[in-house]
Amino acid sequence: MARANSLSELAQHLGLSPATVSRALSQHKAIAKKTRDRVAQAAREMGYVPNRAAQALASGRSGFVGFLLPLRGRGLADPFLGEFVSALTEGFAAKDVELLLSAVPREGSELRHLEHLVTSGRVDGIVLSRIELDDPRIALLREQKVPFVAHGRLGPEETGYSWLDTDGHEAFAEAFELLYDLGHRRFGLLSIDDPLTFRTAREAGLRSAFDAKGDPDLRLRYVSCARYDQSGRARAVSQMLEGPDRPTAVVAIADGLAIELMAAAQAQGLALPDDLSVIGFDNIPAARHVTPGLTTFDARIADCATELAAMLLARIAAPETPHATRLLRPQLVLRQSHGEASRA
Amino acid sequence: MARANSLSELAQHLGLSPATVSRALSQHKAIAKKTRDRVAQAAREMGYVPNRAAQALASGRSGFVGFLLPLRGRGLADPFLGEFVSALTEGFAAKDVELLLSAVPREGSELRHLEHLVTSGRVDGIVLSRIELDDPRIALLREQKVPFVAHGRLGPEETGYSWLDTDGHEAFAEAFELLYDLGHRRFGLLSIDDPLTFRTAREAGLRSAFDAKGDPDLRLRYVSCARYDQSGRARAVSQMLEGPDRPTAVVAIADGLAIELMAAAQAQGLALPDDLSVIGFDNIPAARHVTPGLTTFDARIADCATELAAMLLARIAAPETPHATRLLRPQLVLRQSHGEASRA
DNA sequence: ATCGCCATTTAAAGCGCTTCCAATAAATTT
DNA sequence: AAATTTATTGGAAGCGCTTTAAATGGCGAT
Repeated sequence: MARANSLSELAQHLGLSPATVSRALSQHKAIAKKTRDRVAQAAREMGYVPNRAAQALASGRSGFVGFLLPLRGRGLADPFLGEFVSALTEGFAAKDVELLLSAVPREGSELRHLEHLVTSGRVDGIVLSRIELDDPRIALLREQKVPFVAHGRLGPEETGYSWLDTDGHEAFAEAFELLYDLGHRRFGLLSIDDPLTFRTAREAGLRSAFDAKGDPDLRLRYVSCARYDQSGRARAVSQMLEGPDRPTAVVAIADGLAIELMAAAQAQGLALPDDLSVIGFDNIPAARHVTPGLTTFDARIADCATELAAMLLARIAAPETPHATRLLRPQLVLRQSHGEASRA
Repeated sequence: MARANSLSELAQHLGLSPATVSRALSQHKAIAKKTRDRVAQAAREMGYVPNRAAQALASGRSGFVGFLLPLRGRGLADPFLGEFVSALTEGFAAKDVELLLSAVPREGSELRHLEHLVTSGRVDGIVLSRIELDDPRIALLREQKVPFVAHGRLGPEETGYSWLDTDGHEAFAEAFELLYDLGHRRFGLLSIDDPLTFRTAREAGLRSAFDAKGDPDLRLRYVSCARYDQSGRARAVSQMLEGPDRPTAVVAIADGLAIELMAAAQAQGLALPDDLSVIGFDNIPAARHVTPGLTTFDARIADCATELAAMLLARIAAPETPHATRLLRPQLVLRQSHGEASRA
């Protein structure tokens, strides 16, 4: 059987108009069921595949969803990027939507790049991640009426957008309680400088649990550093371990920092977890492999991505629908990096 | 200044024809430099962004490049996927090309999916990975005259396509030599069943170095398992460690297996590397964090991806050009999981 | 028979760009 | 000064689809 390279060829072969064939292929109710089936079969037999550019141009929908990839240097890639995009891609595939990865040029403004991406019509929606405190991307997309979902959120008072987040506030409070119950009183909070909202949520979670105790013996050493600055991190880690009154329990904003802290502590002769308890966040693969195993929270990235995909598809299908929000409880993964406070 | 939402609006504003503006924007030499600059400035001022679907339809080029994402279960994602797609995305961005991630549905045939992807005109080229022995995808793309590059290659006699590979043959020979020189004579080769060419190359590399010694004392225990079968891997690992004549040095086809082997060995009381030397391949992040650190080969995934992107862009620009091939030498990363054969 | 209604189908107008071919004006040659 | 190039711009025809508005035909109701 001859191949059909366009709708009209297929239509001609069937003795139907292109309009009918187009509707039949998209299962339009106005077309008789019998005709729809006949068209579908002919399309299959003749290997007809619609041209996506033409569909996009005519319909105004591209069938793509965008995700901006910030480019950092080598080896600085998000350890969950693979899992995240995999799950996103899979989630979108259910509706025949594909994920477009767009690199934000190093020099250029991410905001301008995003605007370009959406006004060029390349994407029907956007997945945003690494939400910052006053994230201008959210304002932009809202204004342009582009469907989007945020992985993370703005401050608690800001609404009017769809987001999904892991409850870092709750998690860090839980970490504190766990360590407090093990007898720890001298705490450390190892964090980052960047104005990302996940950071503020986690810090606030620990601080509020800390304050709620009203325990005069409690101490908190707070140290932060730039996220992608190797030497800055090293400095922060050593500062955290300094002096005779160093913390006996440290909660780190992310596993990467936690692991560097563990290494530094062991290097200066501390035994883990006897001399120092450490709890991280994210449950990166390495957390399982370090010695002792790092107690941390599993952020369930794949679940987040799956849910984000579904949320975005829903928004694209019905843009005027009320916004959805989801707060996922991260799962505490108990390993061996935490223990009782030594009776020193 | 009013916004220009289409080429013709912009053209009208400039008192030029759409044809001229189109050419001016793409820096066509036939258009006077002065005009090109004038158009460029007006476009900037009026926030004009070309519609990609229209461009694609008219020109026949989508500006996208495809990468198929095979969907395995949770947690089975390739640990390098993030790094790989990041580097690809960055490589393509140089030419304003974007990466389209397309999920291969679990039930469907990858080949059919690929065909659909290319005939729908969504992509101008394809990055293929996980090349199998008689990979039908390469035949398909060659036949359809779609530009593509393969990460990995078919057998050595097959040519007529562009590929980039890491030299697993060389690497495994090097691993063997290293261990041989440390006194090891009872070797293990821990591999997978899948008909992927990287596996055969690595195995052949070790075997040829092994055979070249012509040493009658040499022993080789070969064990393989299905790649994504947890219990199968466990079985393979324990089989490798069985009996009094178990190998004193094992080379594993990939770090994941190597790490499982190390854990199993330690669980049955063996000291690493004194009782058992292990060398892996890939240098996954966990390799650094296990104890002892895993000696392995760094596959330089990001370098591969960068190069693959450049190769594919070149092919898209000049499809009739002779095929390029690159063999990257993986970098041996010496850690603590290998050592001298004990004098037992 | 006649009418109106419903279920189906179709004609035709784009969607916003690229590009072939032709046209014009300016520069050069003879 | 006419003839020929060369440089620059424009007309118009699509690219292959979707979608609005209208047409068609069969049917029961009147």
